Amino acid sequence: MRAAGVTTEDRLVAAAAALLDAGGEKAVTLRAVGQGAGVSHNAPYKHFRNRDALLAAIATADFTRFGDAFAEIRGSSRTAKEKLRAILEFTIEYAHDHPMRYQLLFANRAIAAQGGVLQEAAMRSFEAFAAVVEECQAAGVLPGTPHRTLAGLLFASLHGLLAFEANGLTHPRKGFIGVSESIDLLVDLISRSDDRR
Amino acid sequence: MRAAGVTTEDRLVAAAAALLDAGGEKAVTLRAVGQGAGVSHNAPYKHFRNRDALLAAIATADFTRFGDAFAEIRGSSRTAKEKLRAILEFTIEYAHDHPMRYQLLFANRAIAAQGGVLQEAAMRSFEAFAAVVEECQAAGVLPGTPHRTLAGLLFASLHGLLAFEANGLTHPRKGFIGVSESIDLLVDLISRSDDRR
DNA sequence: ACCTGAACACCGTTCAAGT
DNA sequence: ACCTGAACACCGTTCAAGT
Repeated sequence: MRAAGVTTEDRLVAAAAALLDAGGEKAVTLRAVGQGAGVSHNAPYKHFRNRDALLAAIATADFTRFGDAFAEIRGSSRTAKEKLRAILEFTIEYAHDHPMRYQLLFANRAIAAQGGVLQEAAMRSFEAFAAVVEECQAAGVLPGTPHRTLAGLLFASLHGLLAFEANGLTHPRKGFIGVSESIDLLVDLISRSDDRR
Repeated sequence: MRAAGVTTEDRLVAAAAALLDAGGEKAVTLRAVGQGAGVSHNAPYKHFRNRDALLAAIATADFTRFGDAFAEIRGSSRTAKEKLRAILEFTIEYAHDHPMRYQLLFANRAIAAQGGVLQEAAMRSFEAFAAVVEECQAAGVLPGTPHRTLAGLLFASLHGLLAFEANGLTHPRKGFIGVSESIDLLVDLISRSDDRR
């Protein structure tokens, strides 16, 4: 027994996350995870159904962090538009600081398919974001499209920019001005469409 | 020797593409590719540096198809706005018909990093799309942002929608209305921002 | 020039045991 | 309840040969 309350399961997830950050998904081998957590290479099977379930545990933990951060921003005393920017910027920073983890959360078929707790955590983040979008609409900053649809569209656009950037599809010759500037431009173009009502 | 002009290299790429469509990237093992092409499991090494180079060959071929299709749409007698829709719709159809291949082209780090001919093919597609965006601006259908920047933003948004859909992040509870409808909505919201000048 | 078979160093996963 | 070591069926890649 090491630090109080730190279970073997916690150490397995932590070791897997460290390997993921350092070397991408393929670096997360059960043998390396076991070694990182100080157990044998198949001890993980006593805590997770398989490798995908272990990866999903990382994703679930991080989606929860997203949900917390988004909820805090939503409840802050900023203006609606500032909240929108804060959430988008938080996501961009996370993607830049932990590119492999971002990819695991938002660009991984097998992980999203794990369902359950993970879906709940992801939905909670989305709801906080959608609520901020609704605030923006009430403030006349965003047009009156159904707020969930608009929120999904904005977040998908942000993801597309981050994905293209990460995959090297944003050649300077393509007029790419950076993710943050691009999403600002998009919000700006959309904002003007309603003449602020 | 089989059909005239069909080289071993062609058969290797075709076999790899078939495996990719059928079972995703991990199904493309060099052993299965070799068997599919009627050669040994390491004959591919005489034609491609490694597995990633083989996958990149599929991507290059498909990017060329994209470039051809986009160029043909650009040169057609449609209106600017119809051309824009046709290109977006072509991409959506391709992504729906060949999800694994779409992922290989637009959501794969290792492949994009192969550079060279692939980058050229991708750039050619982009240029055709950007030219159509420019036509839309001249027609007052899209706002006067630098056309490459706007084209990149639109295509990235489309990719984000397709990626979220493929990864199951578009729960109905999130107000998702479909990729085609979502990108139409986005174009519509952006179009109105300039009051058609 | 193009291909093959054997071999190496890895994988995820399963299983029979151990405490 | 939790963990281990051996084993199985795979991988990508390399190498020494063969035609």
